Amino acid sequence: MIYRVKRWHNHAMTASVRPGPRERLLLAAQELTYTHGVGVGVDSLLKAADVARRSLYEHFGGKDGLIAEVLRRSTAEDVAKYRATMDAAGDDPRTRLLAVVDQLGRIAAGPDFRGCRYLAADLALTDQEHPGHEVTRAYRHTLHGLFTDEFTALGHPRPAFAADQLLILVDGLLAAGAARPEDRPPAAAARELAEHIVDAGLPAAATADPATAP
Amino acid sequence: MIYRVKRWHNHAMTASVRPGPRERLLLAAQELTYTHGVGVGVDSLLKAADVARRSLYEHFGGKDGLIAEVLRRSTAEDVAKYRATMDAAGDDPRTRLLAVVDQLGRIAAGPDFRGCRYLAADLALTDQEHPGHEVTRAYRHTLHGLFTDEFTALGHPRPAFAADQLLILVDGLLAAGAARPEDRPPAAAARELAEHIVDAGLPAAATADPATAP
DNA sequence: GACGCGATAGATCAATCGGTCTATCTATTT
DNA sequence: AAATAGATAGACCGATTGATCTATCGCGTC
Repeated sequence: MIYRVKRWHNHAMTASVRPGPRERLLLAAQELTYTHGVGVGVDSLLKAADVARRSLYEHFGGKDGLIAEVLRRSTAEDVAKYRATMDAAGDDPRTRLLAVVDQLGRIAAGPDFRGCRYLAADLALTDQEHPGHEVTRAYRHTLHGLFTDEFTALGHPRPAFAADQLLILVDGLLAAGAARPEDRPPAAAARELAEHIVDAGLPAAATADPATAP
Repeated sequence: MIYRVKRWHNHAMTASVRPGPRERLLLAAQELTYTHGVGVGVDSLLKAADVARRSLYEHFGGKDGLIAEVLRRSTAEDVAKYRATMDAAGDDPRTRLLAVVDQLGRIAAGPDFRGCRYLAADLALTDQEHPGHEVTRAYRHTLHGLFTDEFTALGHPRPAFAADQLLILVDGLLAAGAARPEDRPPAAAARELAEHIVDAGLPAAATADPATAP
């Protein structure tokens, strides 16, 4: 894959107007691939970004490269949001983890929530060799590490295992949000499940489960 | 040429002859929409089913109608599988529910597992007016009812709520399976989570959680 | 001012999209 | 045997797919 690195700092001084074509393309693709899926046409992307056709192939080598780059950027942004949510919740790992679940429940209940972008990409890109799959795997790995750190700080006997459970919970919550059961908001159910996952690792917990206790 | 009996208005009784075009189309579409997503081309479907182009529009009115019908049929089949799994597990609701999770964990770990067909359809069909969405909602509703019945038989204080949790768990498990974390099989994590969901409703449980107790 | 690079517009490409059409063939029904 | 309904093959439709091309334009740097 050949993609050229552009000197943005040159344009950065005059960037008060509007970003370059590469940036515009990324922004438009980030939105359109979420609302319309990764199957959006190149023409739609170019029109939405107001960018010449050639720029796409100059910067990303093709549609697949653009999609992969969109996923990469989204990964960085979303991981930062996870961190921000946890940091805003304080220092207690338990509070930090539950804050993530609550926040996701809020997002998934939003009117314009369209499901998890990474899972949607994995399911839509039926070609397993698509470069996007590697990005989504890295995303999940990062998220898993994020959770594992908190469980470790919590003193959880099996932090990686608990992170697995929390990841399943998150995926299920986002899936339920995407399915939009208009009468049954999944946030409450997910919240209680998350509490159990977290509390199962508390050493001094009064609700210790003998099956999972060390 | 292969001869065929014309009795196919009550199909599914004679298996030795090859099914009619409608049935062939459904079978081919069921497989292709799963492996290649609902975005498969009509030509691929027709070629795989060895069916004339016109038959598609005669029987289903178009691609959307075919997809919706495929989802309907899959729903019926999958719900039957859920029931069969539970019935094979005996009469104890606890055992029956855990058997479902175990079975799904096995399926999700299979080499040709490509994720939940219904969630994939919901995410891929970005047009919210697509007839497929109604089918997937009905599927989830049926599944939820299936779970609720078991939780009710279990004496769970909040059977619908527990069914919500189990549905989230199932979706998360299938999502994790679709993401294929090559080193971290999600079945074990899901299993323990399922045990908690189920046991939280056991009246005589020794591990009763005061936060969730009535 | 000349140069060069990045971006632009847009023609063009073969391929495919979903869908409609005519014509023919086959099998059953009357 | 004639009539009829179902299925087939395949041409055909306009639109769109992702991608490559030429040509021009804008702008900053020599």
